[in-house]
Amino acid sequence: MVRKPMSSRNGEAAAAAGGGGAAEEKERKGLWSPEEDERLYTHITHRGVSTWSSLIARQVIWFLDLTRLALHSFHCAGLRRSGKSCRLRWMNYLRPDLKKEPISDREAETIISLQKLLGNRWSVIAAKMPGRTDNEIKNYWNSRIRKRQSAAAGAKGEPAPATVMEKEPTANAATVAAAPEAASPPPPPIPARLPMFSCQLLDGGGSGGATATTQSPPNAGSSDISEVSACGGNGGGEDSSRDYCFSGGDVDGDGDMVHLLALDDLDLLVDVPGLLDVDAWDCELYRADYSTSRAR
DNA sequence: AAGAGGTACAACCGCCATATG
DNA sequence: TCATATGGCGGTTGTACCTCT
Repeated sequence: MVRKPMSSRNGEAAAAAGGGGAAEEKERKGLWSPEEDERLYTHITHRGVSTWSSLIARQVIWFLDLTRLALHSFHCAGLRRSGKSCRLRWMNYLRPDLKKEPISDREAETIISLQKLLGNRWSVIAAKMPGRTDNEIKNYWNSRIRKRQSAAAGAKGEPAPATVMEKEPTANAATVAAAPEAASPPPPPIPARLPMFSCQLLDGGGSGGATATTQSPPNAGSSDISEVSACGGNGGGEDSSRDYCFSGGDVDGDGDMVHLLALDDLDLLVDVPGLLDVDAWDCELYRADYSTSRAR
């Protein structure tokens, strides 16, 4: 599904152009190389520490939008990319909460019905489909659904059926068809590099370590705040292997540590009393191997 | 085996809305 | 209030990969 970044002609040319000389200051375009992804990730990692903390200190809720961190000083990261490009790369590819598996039959039906209801408001549709980007949905619609519907309409004079995925090759689709609800699809492949937060309550935090937990499964229909339970103490998050978006609590015995996987779920912190006591937390971004949920 | 055409997807473009100074 | 910068969105394009002949 996700085509690996490659050294396209465009990319190589751009890289060569950016390699030195007068072209050094030119903005790069084209596909992102793994090195650029790495730099963007590293930049977010390092800049995220101070920026995030300082924003928290100002009690600005918007700190939750990590995208802004990426945009702050991309030039300093050696990325001769526009802010827009960085944002797009982050939003459509690097964001850790993105689903990596192909769009399922069920999701396709959702797209069809929502498109019928909302029109081409892809961002609104994407907002109702956790883990999917507007770009992804838009591409999916344009490349598959619309063509099939128009073809079917042309052939039969009627709209194409909702099940338009006969070509979908994956076991995922088969699984969903066989047991739509009971199916427990394998965890989606998680990219090796995950920008994750680690927030540690300093000095025990005084309150014994408030945590917030949520157990949003990969295919949950919503990431609404209503699905979230916030609690005090160190009790939450023991089922970290199932925590798709958020693993809270002292899951690894390293103190009052909270691990966040999905940026959206940073919003949860707002609802936890005392959690935004900025002086109580030491936050950092770190790499993570999600298979263990605790890589450093 | 090789070339042509099709498909899927990443990324760019241009416009508009909002924020900031 | 105005000018500029930034962010968000939908439309479109470019191209790597796949399939067919």
